[in-house]
Amino acid sequence: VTSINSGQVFLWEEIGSIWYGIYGNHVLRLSQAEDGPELSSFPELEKSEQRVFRLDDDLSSIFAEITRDPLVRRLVSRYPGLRLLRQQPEQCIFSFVCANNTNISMIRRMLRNLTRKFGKAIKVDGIDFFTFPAAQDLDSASIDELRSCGVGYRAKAIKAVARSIVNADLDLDMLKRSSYFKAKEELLRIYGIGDKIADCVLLFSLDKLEAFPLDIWISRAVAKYYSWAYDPRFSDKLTHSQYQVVSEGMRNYFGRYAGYAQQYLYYYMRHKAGMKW
DNA sequence: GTACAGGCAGTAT
DNA sequence: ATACTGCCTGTA
Repeated sequence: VTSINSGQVFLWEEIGSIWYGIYGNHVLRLSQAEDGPELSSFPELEKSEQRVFRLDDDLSSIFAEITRDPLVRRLVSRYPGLRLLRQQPEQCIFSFVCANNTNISMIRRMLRNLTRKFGKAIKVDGIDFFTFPAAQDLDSASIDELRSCGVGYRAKAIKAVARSIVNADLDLDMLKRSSYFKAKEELLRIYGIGDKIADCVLLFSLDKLEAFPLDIWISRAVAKYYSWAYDPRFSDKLTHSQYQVVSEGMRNYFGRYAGYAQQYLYYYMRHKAGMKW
């Protein structure tokens, strides 16, 4: 492991030669020991390596399926260390609510501000970190307190999500056991959660590896390299019904691990555009 | 001052 | 179903 892609996980940072990341209530510490990478968590998190780095995924099956596509086959060999990480579900949904209509550095700023204002301080290696706030803490915050973290109009959606979690209208752990379609339907009921945010939460935290989030970068990639799945009348901003058509096309084409293919395409498009997260 | 980042809700047709 | 608008904020 040499780097963490902050386009996927926003609250990781490299200090010295050690990577630190926030996973809900926990601070993760990733260092390079002589005998390979070492992950520790504060406080202790059961099977953190397996959980966070998705060591339970059968990568040979996954690669066998997604590399049936020639472009993805090239990208898998070009970016040999690229992986999906598993995020803590609540942190993930609030993170992608903040990701609405803005860029990655702004998302990181919003999330850092939320952790400083509503999270708990934990010292690791003498450095102060802040854990991710609980839904309860965000629910009891006022809109103005949330807005003071720089989240702007997203404050209303943050409150809506927090409220749904606190009153058990939205049970993310239960959605882990639902089908992709059922879980997506549940997420779409919440104010501020649309197709793209729902698919990101499903892929990055709820183990729905067939989810294929279509953001603007991936839309362009599909229009360019998989144009048979992309009606030329569609712009790169898709309406709900257009999104359904295109994402279904991609899920059918790439199969049950379409989300892994999406990650390679996303990284490729950003890399090609010279973006540096 | 303006353009840009770029997903969702809301309204009109 | 599509077409269009407004939206916080910070940087270029």
